[in-house]
Amino acid sequence: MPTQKELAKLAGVSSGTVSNVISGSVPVGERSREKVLKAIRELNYQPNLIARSLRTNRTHTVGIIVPDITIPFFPKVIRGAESAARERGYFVVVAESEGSSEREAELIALLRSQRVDGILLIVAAGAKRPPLSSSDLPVVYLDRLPDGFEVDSVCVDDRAAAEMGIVHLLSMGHRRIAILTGPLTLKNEQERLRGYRQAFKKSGVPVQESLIWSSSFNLEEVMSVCQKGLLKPRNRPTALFTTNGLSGMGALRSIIASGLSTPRDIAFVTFDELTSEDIFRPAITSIVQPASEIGSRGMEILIDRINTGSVTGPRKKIRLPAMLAVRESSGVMLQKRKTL
Amino acid sequence: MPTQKELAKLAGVSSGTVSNVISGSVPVGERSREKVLKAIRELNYQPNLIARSLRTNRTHTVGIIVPDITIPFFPKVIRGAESAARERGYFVVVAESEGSSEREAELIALLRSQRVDGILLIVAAGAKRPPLSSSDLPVVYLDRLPDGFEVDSVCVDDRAAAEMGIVHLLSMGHRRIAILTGPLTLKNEQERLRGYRQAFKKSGVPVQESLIWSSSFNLEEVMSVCQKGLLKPRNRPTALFTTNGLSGMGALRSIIASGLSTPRDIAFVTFDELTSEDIFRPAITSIVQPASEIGSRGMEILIDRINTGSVTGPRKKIRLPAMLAVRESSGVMLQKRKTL
DNA sequence: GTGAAAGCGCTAACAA
DNA sequence: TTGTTAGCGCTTTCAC
Repeated sequence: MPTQKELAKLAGVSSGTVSNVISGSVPVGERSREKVLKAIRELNYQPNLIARSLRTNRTHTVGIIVPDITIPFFPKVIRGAESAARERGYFVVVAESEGSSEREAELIALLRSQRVDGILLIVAAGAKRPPLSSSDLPVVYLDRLPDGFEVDSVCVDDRAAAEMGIVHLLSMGHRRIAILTGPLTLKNEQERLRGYRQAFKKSGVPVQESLIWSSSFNLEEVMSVCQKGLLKPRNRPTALFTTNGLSGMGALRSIIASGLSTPRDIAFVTFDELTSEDIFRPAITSIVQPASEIGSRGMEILIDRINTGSVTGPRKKIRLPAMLAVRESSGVMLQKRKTL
Repeated sequence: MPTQKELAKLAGVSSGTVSNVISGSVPVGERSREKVLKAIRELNYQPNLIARSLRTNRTHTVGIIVPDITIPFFPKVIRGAESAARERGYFVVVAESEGSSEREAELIALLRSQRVDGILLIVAAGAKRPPLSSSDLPVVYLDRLPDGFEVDSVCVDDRAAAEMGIVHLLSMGHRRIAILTGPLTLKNEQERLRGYRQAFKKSGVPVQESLIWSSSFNLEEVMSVCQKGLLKPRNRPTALFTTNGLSGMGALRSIIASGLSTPRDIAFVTFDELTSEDIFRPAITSIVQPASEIGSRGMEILIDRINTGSVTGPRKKIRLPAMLAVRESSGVMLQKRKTL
């Protein structure tokens, strides 16, 4: 692969001039510039970003760590982040923590070794403390926030979003509404549970503590917790709300495995969309997060931090509104669906 | 961030010795090694991969370019590639071409600038010639092959796989089986169509050319082609086979939009799974590709090329078998499904 | 076994 | 406006 030195020789100028032409930061005479551009074309020169990064101590690359790339929510976040990055001349490298904090730590170390300029992080699980602090390397937390620490973050207003889902079920006449959460070590899971309580409180319906179930991000565990709750027909809730896509998936499987169907035997609403397609039945009523926007806003904040080099100062906390997509599983056909 | 020079100073040795300790390629005395390791711990040293790459001219990174990260097939391929890479000490950077050849070319240029050691490529669309040749930078084509060029590649046996799907429909008694393909500039689309013909030929049923439809990878266009074919009840096929996930999605939407349902009004089988979940109805009978294995085998071949530096020599062409997952949309319940 | 030093390709400061 | 040069952090000879 050709280097600037070779370009310089071919063009008959110094390598400094070549660099100036390429960077455009220093004006270069018309004749020299022409010769350099010609040489670039002739040799099919591609700048060596490795060398540039070593020199400038900037890679124009940010890492994004997500727990699981096969869950529909995360690719959408990545998309949003990627396009915001591209607009600003940054590259994105995607890494998957597989829901493991150890792997997450490895990935962070790796990204640091690769000298990324910053990291967008969706934490693997409920770490006690943030796995990374901005005083170290700029980081913006997405979706899942470390509890009780001041960090830059973008997520939905979890409490309001969950409340909206529960209010919907209450308005459909349900009273025995169970909630199945993920690990309550995660702040957003806590918030979503809080939204549940808040909805009940506002409507004056008493909460039944026995209908509050929580589990992990492990599908088997989720299913077992859920099955147990659905077991006895007499105590069975008439509606079920799950606080994340994985729990929703587990719950839906459990419902089907129990021989029940939705919305006939039990109404069902979940946080996040279980599939990105809307042509499958049962169509799931869900709380839809602005996934792409979470990614793009996060990236904007991150690149801002990188460019201004402001590692201190007040943290940005962005709370975006979620949307309730009423479909079939919660029990009504409000109107003929347009999409089909 | 600490450098080897700083480690050297702290440990009281030369920076060459530090490097030898870290790389392990040159034996180092017990005492020096201890001091260096201690310094590494004390300063929380992270090697600068940028500098190392500049020096060694190797990044231990490979790029993978996929058309669309939100289509379930591709994340699975990425997963397989990633884990094979990790086992061999390589990193993966994921890039998305969005189905555009121009974007693909940009991404290739970018990855070259980043000096990746090789590329796994799922081409955006039917390019006339391979966008990248291994004499340039090691590349392995996955899933979609450039027609008529000798390249390293991994994909399923498209013809046999499609044939399997059609044989299934024929065995269900269907004779008017339509096929909807993607762009026939892609070799694997051609092959899948060939499998269709082959199945008919072997079974002695004549092919009706009017039931061979083809379109692009644009969902709207797919739907319009499909709608047209489904329009008149008299000529309507009794079964529809689509050769890729996107066409399958478009077809299913069209079927529903036409007020038809599957398998009642029309049997339906598609290449690729339309959703990774099996709890939605209608459950789609589909040709399932070993996505993860496509990724991992491709990565093995690629890293092999990189390590041996063999840019010439015979190309590896891996053909993996696909699997027919009989579910509901093709018309029978062969047995009670275990998964639910 | 260890240290000194060259140089990977680039940028940026300085000199001319 | 252009050329010269130091040096980013690392690996890798080459002496010692």
